[in-house]
Amino acid sequence: MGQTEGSGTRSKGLSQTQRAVHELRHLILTNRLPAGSNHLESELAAQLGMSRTPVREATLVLETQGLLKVRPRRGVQISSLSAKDMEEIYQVLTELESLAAELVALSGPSDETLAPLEAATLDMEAAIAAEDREAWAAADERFHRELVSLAGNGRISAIVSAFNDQVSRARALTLYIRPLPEESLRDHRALLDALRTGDAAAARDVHRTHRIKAQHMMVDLLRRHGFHSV
Amino acid sequence: MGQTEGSGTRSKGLSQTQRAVHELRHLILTNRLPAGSNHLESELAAQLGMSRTPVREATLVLETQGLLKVRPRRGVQISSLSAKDMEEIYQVLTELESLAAELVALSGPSDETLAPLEAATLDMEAAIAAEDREAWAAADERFHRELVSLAGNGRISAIVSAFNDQVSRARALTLYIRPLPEESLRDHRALLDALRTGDAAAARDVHRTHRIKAQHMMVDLLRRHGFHSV
DNA sequence: GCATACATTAAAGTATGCATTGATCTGAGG
DNA sequence: CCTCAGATCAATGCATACTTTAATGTATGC
Repeated sequence: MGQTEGSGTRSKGLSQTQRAVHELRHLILTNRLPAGSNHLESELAAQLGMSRTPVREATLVLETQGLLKVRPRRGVQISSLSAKDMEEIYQVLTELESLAAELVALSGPSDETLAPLEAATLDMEAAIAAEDREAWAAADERFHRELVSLAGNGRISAIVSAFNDQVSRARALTLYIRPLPEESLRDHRALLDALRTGDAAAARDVHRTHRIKAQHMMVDLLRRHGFHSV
Repeated sequence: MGQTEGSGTRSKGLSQTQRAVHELRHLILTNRLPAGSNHLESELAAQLGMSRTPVREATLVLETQGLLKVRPRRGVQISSLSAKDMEEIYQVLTELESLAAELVALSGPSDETLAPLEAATLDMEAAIAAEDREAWAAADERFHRELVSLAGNGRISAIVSAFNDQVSRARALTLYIRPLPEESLRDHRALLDALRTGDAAAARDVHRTHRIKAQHMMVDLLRRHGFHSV
């Protein structure tokens, strides 16, 4: 199993360490390094076509982001999420995204500023009509990312992004189990209204409720289906 | 190549990398590596009596925690906080600690569970009476850390801890400029009451307000005194 | 006199080899 | 048959040597 590179060797100015971070993250998010699996530094290095050093550095970074754990002598272990982990992460996501919604509302956004959110909402609508869950998930993610980004707090963006990475596999797993997210669409509409009118308290509250629903659904699904490594 | 261990060789089971993380963090927090200063990997390595490898690994970790930035060819630069950074960080701290307060209230804590918070509050009281600001700061930090820890969400603890590290120097700087924190003491009492009675909404709100006050004070002080690198 | 291209060099980035360490296996004793 | 001590060995931790790269200084041409 050699260079699973695909696209040839374009070094593109990225350092090997950065490449390792990105590729490993990608491999994890796409489940090609499945949750719970163990991998030696040297294996990963061979797989990525580099020496152990940049791989080591990458694993340290990814460990701080919660995607894996470095366990001396047992290889790096890809993180798996228990229902408890899920709950912890969603609590933080709920909180920080609600804050983001509040901040956006407080900033008195123009219609132009809100355009990406509108667009994402329209896409979600279309996706639901077409019962295209993948498309819905993509639009939903765009909506949330854009919302957080509009809040203008880089720290929030960084944390939310890292945590979303951690739960992305679980989302993918549950995407076809859960009901079509029509309610979610209504929530987004309500949030948009609150943002437009600059109603910060409502924005926060709507989004908070929205997120808490998602959180309960995810945790319940995981518990119910007995997923222990997601 | 010998162990150029300045302070005696107590390896204590820690890896060099971990030692580097801890020592560098300590050097930064105590301002011996001042905000804004630049340092070559090799200098730091020499200073810590180890090779560049563990130092590199440590800087990568500390970078993800926001304590420094690795700038190729220009050395690692110790982070300095602008008022904007301060605001971003405090927004997150406010949000997550308030959530923590809510969670603790929801858990219906026993008096025994709350004992550490009580103790910290008493210490703060004594410190204020004695006008001992250092002691007050220490007790205050204990209170906040314990509160977050009681919430039982490891992710919150990790984020709050990392962010507190980032603002600790600024806190130290302003400790003697700001008014004696008597109001802060009242806030803590109110929070304790809410926790005892299990009033989650009140707990969240009291702490949120408490934190927002602190945030404004810090940001104002920094702006007013024109600190640009803290 | 200024700008630009080239040389120089020092620091980061990477690979590799060696030392350390802890997991696992084996064998002896209970 | 089970437990535990010690040996074995492989993976990591760390250092070091080498490569690449970009900043700086110099010289040349305009």
